[in-house]
Amino acid sequence: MAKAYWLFKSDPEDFGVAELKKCKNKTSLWDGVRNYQARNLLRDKIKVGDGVLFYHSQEKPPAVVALAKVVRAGYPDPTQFDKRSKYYDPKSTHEDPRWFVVDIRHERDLKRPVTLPEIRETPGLDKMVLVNRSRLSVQPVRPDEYKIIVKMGQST
DNA sequence: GCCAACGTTGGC
DNA sequence: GCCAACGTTGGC
Repeated sequence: MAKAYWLFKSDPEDFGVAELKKCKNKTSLWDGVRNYQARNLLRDKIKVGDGVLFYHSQEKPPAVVALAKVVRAGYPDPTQFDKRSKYYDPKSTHEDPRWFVVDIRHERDLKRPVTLPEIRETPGLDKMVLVNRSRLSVQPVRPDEYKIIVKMGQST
């Protein structure tokens, strides 16, 4: 199957690119997603080798800042079973886990951030989920959209 | 910090 | 199964 692309949103106050790079092998599980649409993507659609646009929300301006790669496909989110975690979900069971994660590895930072206002103005990117359904925290990206953003992030 | 958009919950 | 109330996200 052809490689697919995704956009993962993070709040850099909480867990941004800097934190991902500090992880062992620059790899971390992507935990805490508690939205069913995003869950379905993590569980069913996102595969090893897929490309990830790493996006910082809550920034001025919000922007795609780095590229990452999926290194492990969907498995149950351990935080849902951890009573001390803010992501603990008492209704979830090991037999029938409700929430899923994937592992991603940091590949490289873009030479410059590609900002949301820019993305809105760029022909070919106006159909992105990011522009139209901004609250979805894990979302599909078309290959042509991915290429355009990577290219924008190359130029100074 | 505000608030619009939108997802979730729960009473009926 | 509807929908009002409520909580959260995220751009500005």
